[in-house]
Amino acid sequence: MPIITLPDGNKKKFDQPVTIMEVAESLGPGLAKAAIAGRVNDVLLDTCIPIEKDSKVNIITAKDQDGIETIRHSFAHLIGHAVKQLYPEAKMAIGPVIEDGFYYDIAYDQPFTPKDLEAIEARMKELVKLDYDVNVEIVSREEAHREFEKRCEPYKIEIVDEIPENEIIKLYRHQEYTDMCRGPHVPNTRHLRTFKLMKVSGAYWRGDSNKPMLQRIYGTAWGSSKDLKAYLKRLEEAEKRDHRRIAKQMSLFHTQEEAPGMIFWHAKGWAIYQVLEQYIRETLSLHNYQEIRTPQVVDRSLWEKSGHWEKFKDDMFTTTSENREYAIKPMNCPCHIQIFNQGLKSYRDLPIRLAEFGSCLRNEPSGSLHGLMRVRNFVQDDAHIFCTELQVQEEVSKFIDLVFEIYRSFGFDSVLIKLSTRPEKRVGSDEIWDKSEKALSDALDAKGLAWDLLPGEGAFYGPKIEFSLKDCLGRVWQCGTIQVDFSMPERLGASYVAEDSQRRTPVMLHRAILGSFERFIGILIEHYAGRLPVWLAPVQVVVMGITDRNAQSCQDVCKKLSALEYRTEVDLRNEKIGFKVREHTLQRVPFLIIIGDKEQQSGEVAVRTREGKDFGSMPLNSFKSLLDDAIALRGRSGVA
RNA sequence: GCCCUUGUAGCUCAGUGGUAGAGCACUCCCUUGGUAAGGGAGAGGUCCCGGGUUCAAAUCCCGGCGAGGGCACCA
Repeated sequence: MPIITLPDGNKKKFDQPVTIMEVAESLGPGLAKAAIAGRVNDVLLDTCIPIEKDSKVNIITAKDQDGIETIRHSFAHLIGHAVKQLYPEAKMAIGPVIEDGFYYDIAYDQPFTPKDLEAIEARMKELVKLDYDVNVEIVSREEAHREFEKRCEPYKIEIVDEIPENEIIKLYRHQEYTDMCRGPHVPNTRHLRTFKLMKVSGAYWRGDSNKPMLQRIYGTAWGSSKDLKAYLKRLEEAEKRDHRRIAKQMSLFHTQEEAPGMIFWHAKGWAIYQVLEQYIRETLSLHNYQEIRTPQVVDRSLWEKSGHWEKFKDDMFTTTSENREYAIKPMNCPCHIQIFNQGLKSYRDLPIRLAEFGSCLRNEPSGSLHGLMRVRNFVQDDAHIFCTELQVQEEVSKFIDLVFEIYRSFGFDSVLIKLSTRPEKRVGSDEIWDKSEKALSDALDAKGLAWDLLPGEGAFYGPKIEFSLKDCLGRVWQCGTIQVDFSMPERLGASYVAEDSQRRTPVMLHRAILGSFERFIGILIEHYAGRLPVWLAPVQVVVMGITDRNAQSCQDVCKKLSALEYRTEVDLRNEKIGFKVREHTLQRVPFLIIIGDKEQQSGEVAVRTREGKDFGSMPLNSFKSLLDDAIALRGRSGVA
């Protein structure tokens, strides 16, 4: 005689076990029609599952996030239903829900073409229209095994064999098609309406590159066609912001096949890079970092000592000379230790903070290269802090402040923090891990910051904090990091003389804020859709005349502004002013100056922004303060 | 690295087993026009590279390289 407690607190008493659907029916036919699943004491269940004990029950519909996820999950099964009808030989692997949609991994000896995808989608639409019931069956492991044996589904059998003893095995019957799943699933396909198959790609079975590659069909599904449209629109917007596309429009950089994964920076892209580097350089200097520079090409023996050769040999570029083998540096830290090792260091010298904008090369797998986001040649805003164990927390604390200061300058106010702790395979005593992890978490807590714990995700040499920023589309980019390292200084013989005149090994903190300049610029371009804040804009001002009579005045103004180091261009082409305004607006130049006979007469300039705001005429000095104010804001004005 | 897709003018993209197309950009001419495209003419391509099939390949096939989307990887 279960008593059902509803979300509004009302209780309903039943004489016998009831299903979620029956509960919904008792509340009204509308709800019963809309019911997709139920949340029973915080567990999501199918609507046909009977409830025997007193429970809290929440009816899930397409309006709930859980409902939408259930719908997506059921759509994955529907791929199975359609694919097995069209390609009976296909073997189904797994079909989970992902952000915004679902996929199904399938083994089939012919590649699915875009045409196949259309056919599958069409068949799914037909199946959905049948409004058939999806029936759930709880079975034993043996029954499940037999079922998939009969259906020749080797991947399903593999999964059945690995389901833990205590777990219930459920089969979902979609007419003649049967799938296995934890569920829940929709009770009837009439709940499945708004979807679209997106693409096919390859994916390794169980995510293991040693296992066969399956074909993955991706789809998206929503509670309403309005949501689907909004989603497709969002994809379109993201595509418009693609930094590779914007970089082409604005001539920021290019890549070409002779140098895969490396960037040819054009003048305008390099201007952005320079502003970034100068800003970081000045900021680090203010925070007592010393900038250094170390070699690009370093003998193999150093990489062997540091342990990188063994682990990353194939991922490094190497070169030889006179029978010696060198690696082009994939990271700066071993070289920084060499600088630390010069001369005897006292505990009084610590902490020592060494920063370098060193060009590094890593032979990243070809398939991973992606515009500026993943390159083979990059520069980090890299630094290593050498300190004592006791100084770790304070250094981490200072670093966190620096991270927030710098992110704010770029217009990123939302920062996510993750702390990764000791992995199974690691170096260092438990005692030192305890201390380091505590130093990191205490530093975060002392600032009252919210953070997530990732147990076991730390590097083998120490725990780390990672800082991710959220861009205006809500995408998350991991950029900053600080990692405690109590392995490498020892391997490379770093030491200092402690108070008791004993030699000690310093702790090394690896840290970066932007990550790589290349990638960070990519993120900025997408975040701002190319409309970079004035301090970063490659061209800050374009001066244009109305007629040839104004050419000299334009050049004079351009010269004056350039002399003051505003990035200024002049446009004296024989074109109408509307044409020039359009072009430079499309080029996302923040300020347009127009000089006609009127301005020439009065000695003023007419100012207009890329947003279309017209400031009218003003003396050049007023414009300069306008410009200075905009530049001083950095990214703090937010996204325009 | 693996799977699929893909590579045509500076850019965006049509196209087809039989002499290579558009729009924009570019050059020249006309136009000197006040805040998101003035008009006309012209020039421009080893159709990614290398093989093969064919009377004939930019088109079909094979291989390579690059790019795109995923997967795997990411010190």
